Amino acid sequence: MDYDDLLNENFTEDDLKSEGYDNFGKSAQNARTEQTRHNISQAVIKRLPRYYRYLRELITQGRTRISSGELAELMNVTASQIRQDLNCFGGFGQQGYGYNVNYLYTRISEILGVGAGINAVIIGAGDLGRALVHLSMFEKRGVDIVGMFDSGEGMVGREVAGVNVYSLDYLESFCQNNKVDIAVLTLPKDQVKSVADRLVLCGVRGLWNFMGVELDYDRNSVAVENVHLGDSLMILNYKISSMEFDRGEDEF
Amino acid sequence: MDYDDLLNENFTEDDLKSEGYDNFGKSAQNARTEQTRHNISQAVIKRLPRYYRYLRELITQGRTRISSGELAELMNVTASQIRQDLNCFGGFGQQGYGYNVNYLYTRISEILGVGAGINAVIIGAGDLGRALVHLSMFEKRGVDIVGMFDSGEGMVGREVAGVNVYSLDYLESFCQNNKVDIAVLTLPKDQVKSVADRLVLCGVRGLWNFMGVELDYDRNSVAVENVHLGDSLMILNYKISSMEFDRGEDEF
DNA sequence: TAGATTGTTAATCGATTAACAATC
DNA sequence: TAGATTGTTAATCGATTAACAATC
Repeated sequence: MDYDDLLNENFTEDDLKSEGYDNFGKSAQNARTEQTRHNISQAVIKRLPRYYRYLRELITQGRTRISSGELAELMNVTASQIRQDLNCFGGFGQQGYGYNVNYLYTRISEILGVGAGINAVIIGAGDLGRALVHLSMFEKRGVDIVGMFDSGEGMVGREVAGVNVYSLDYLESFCQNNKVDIAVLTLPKDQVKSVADRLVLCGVRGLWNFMGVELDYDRNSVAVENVHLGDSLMILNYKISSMEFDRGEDEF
Repeated sequence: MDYDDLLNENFTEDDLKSEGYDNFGKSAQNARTEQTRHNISQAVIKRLPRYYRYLRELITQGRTRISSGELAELMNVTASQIRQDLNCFGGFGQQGYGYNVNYLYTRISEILGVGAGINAVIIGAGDLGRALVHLSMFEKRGVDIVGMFDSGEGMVGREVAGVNVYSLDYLESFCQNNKVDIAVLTLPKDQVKSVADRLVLCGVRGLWNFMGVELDYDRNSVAVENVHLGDSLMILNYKISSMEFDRGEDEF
């Protein structure tokens, strides 16, 4: 069993009982069900993937338990914040013990939908689309790429990292014959909105938008996550020029 | 003069005087200099690129003036927030008139370091690195890509979108002979930290990190901007699964 | 049991929004 | 001047941190 097997294994409460701790997530006071999910703030949600990463790392290091205090130090946040965040989803720890790393990792994986059998298509087989298919990101997060679509002649019919590239004309019929949950939008800016509309009509529930185009659909029927690379680059620029200000612009 | 020329043109206060408005940014009460930049909250900074994008769009549409109220409606935020945000950097508007679009765009461009002559290198000539060079993002934001570096045999010596790919061994000597402000990190995870250290020693002041590795340098000497694609994908997953909860999981 | 550490409430801090006087 | 709209202060809201009782 290699690391990836280890990490993909889901630990259950039974695994923990064998360690002599059988009360994880069972505090009488915090029997909060996931029905209350919609109350959870964006600030908390944005932090979850980082917890996920750190827990994954702890598992590869063989750690089995950790306190909010230790994790806080590791992650450079307050222990209070960690306990508050985790408690939004229910009591994952145990007084006097801390958190079981495997159990916590499994719970957070569930919350983040890892292993939920999500299927994705990539729209646009340009450089960015092809780069994304090659990254191990999707498989690591349990997302299956079931197809790529492109409008140009060049790529259609070819295969990228084991994924077939289809013509965009074929989009609707593909979606009828395959479960498609997510579409990754990497096609030219001016085509994004119309293709997004088509995808939504096809029943796609999540749009991962790389093109900096503002999309708005009803939040309760289509989830949109924007990756604004240009914005990120500008913020880096800003930070650099601020540093110069703080140093009294001694470089000029 | 095409759109890009128009957008790259910097408008000065003189341009505005010719329109009969000569008091932009000169309110007696808000003679805040940029020396106070370090006080500006992250929340405000993260919103600046979005203002930049909307203003750019307004210019291409030929708009010359806009009120905080109109811009607020367009951007789906409060007018109050817009006025607060802009006032962090000084008074950019005029009572009774609103904001001059070109003037505001120019000021925000300056704040974000567009046209500051920033040079960048891309470390890693894999799919992601090559995809990034091809995006027009850098040139649009006035960042010049002066070279790419790779450790493998395959790419070294070749050229991608007009940019030479050098061997990583050549990094230090390249940095001695060229002004390098930013390094884009797209190389394998396990090499990121050591190469980042080398870059910092070379005097690079900004790291644009795509590999999800946590880097920490003194905030006042090295700026780091992380693009966590995996985190973004997981948040999309989360949103989708939350929607199902809210709908009472009627899909299952 | 005593020590440790959570879950959770209360206090603080910061960010957003509302309101309005200043002024173009 | 009167109307419009900013810049800015004050009020509200939400998120973070501190504190501690519950409990393993």
